[in-house]
Amino acid sequence: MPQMPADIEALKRASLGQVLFRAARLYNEAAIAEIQRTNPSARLSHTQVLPHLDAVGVRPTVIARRLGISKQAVGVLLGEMEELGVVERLPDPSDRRAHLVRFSARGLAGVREGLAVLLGLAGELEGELGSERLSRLHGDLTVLLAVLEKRALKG
Amino acid sequence: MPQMPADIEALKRASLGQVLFRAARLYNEAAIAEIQRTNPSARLSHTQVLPHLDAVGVRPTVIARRLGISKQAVGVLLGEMEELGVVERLPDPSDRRAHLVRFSARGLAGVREGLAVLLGLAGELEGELGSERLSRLHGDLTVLLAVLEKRALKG
DNA sequence: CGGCATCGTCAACCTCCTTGACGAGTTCGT
DNA sequence: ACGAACTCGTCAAGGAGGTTGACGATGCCG
Repeated sequence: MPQMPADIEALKRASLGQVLFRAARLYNEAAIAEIQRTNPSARLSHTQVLPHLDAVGVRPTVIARRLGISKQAVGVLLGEMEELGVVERLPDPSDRRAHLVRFSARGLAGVREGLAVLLGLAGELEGELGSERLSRLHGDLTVLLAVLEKRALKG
Repeated sequence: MPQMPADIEALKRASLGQVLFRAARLYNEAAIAEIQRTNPSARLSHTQVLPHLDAVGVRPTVIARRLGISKQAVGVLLGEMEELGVVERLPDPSDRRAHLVRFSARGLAGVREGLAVLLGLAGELEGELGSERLSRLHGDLTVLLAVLEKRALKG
């Protein structure tokens, strides 16, 4: 690469965002490929709501807040998952505006399969990266996430 | 969270993908907010092609391959950047099917501003995370990326 | 020269998320 | 107790960033 100004080279060092973005995309593509092998109609974005569900019932708005996305987006996801028979929506007895979302019996069983798949992928990566680096990466990312979240609230 | 099966709890540990995805989204939102402060019509995805440009000329197909996205997607990005006056497209003298893409004079100047902005964000994060952790994170992500790329080719 | 690969583009589509507006229901202030 | 203000979930529209498939125009190679 001749005759490039030196400061353009610095772009390549400013590329945390790029690495982050690309890694996220590839990871998710790998995950969805695995998941759809056992559950062809599932979509990747569904998996992100699973950790926030339980058998008692949660409000969609709470899920949205915890995920950091809009409640409309959550509504769409829950609608699809309901259609797939993974979750049920019940009226919230304590607030007639609200719903409670919880696993259906069938959903709970399906989640176990999906979980095994995701753990398989994680295990595969652990084999390649080493468990130490993988958990360090997880930890560092979590810290980065916290900083970015704090920043988003102020800025 | 009462009456939750223990294996659902494991979902929360299988969440590298989630942390990754969310961190990428927040980082990029932060970046685009900064960038649009000095250049309102730029889009975040443009920045990912910048490191692959030079003043001599590169072929769109090469950029696509290096970015890991389709050449159609690159074509759209380059079209927008051309309209913004950042890059120029010239016929490739050595192959009449192909084009060469390079910085315009104005583009090179604009890139310097954008670069400063991105470096500012990186510096801000460095202040919060510490340079050691940040560069470690960068390195670990790069390794993860390499593994995922290798995996995608076989898979 | 004929067959095949490659370059870049058009068109259609997908995923995932956004903002804005809204009716229905709850809570707070006075 | 009653209106103002907020909150719950939904509808509609749209934006960003990709994808696949098909295509004409070249280039390369036997």
